[in-house]
Amino acid sequence: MDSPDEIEVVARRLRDGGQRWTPQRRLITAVVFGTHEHFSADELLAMCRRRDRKVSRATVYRMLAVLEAEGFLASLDTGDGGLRYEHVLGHDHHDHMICRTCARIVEFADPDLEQRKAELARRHGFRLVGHELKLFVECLDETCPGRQGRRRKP
Amino acid sequence: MDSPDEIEVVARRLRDGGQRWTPQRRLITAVVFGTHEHFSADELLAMCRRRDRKVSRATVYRMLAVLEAEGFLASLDTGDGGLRYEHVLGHDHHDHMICRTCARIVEFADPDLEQRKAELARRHGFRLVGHELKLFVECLDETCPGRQGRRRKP
DNA sequence: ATTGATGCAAAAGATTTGCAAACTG
DNA sequence: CAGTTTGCAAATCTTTTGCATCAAT
Repeated sequence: MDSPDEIEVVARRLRDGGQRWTPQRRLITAVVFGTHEHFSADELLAMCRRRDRKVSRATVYRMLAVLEAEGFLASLDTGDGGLRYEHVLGHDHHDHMICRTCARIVEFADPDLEQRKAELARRHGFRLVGHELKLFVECLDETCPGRQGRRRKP
Repeated sequence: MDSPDEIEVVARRLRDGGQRWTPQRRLITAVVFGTHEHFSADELLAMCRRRDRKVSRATVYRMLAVLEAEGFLASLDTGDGGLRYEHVLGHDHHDHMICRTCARIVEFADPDLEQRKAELARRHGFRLVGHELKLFVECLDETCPGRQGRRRKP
């Protein structure tokens, strides 16, 4: 299941922008839209290599930049030294709660908050072009699942 | 003018915590509290070296970690690859608007926003231990000063 | 005296880049 | 075919670390 729709949308956008559509780009795009996780560049590379042993790390980084520039991908700094990504197509804007106990990332959306953000920027005479809210939290022990994908500075 | 007050507060806290108070630590602390800018590790090193040619980069990084751990310093990822710091003593919590045109960082505070953040975390069954809101904006040309301290990925 | 802090240089981690070869449109 | 993209390895950048030495308590 490669979410053909999204892949095609990306393919067309890149081609329309004069860029080329290669097997690697298709693979990376498929993997990006095939996961619902917040992945790191390295994890993305690993996932891609599971399907094609010889995808280059550089190609993944380059495609990551392209996808982000085209607005298909959003990056999230988890505050513990890790930079993770999530695909954007078809998702409404949302913010994140990041658990400092188990590194779990929970998404949430709050219209009031969004409205207030826009208003604040406006009030300061700026044009809002992006925003990012992170709530660092600690979950209660019962709720907290056995750590998944830990990442701390080495 | 070395803001003696803040320096002493830091000195005492570190000593009380069993750490030592050295000339380097005093210098770094003085510089940190002597600026109102959002500085990078490298800029801090440069500012320190202006006063003492031979402060080590490692010492600056180590002190940065200490100050942050003690809550005297907050770090801010500007989203363009740069990590910057600001001292915290005597400042109320605030968020940031980061201009994508000139890299200027504007601080702002909004009680409603703060309240809502806390409430959202609570509603999700989490204990809020930290939060960070960044609004990426573009300022109008007249307002936008000639770029100051640009920083883009090399 | 002890034990933590410093400085240096080397190490590490993550991302970027130069370049020749391969491939897309 | 012309111009992009890829893969590889080497280069960068930022931050961390090992260790001998120095100095604060």
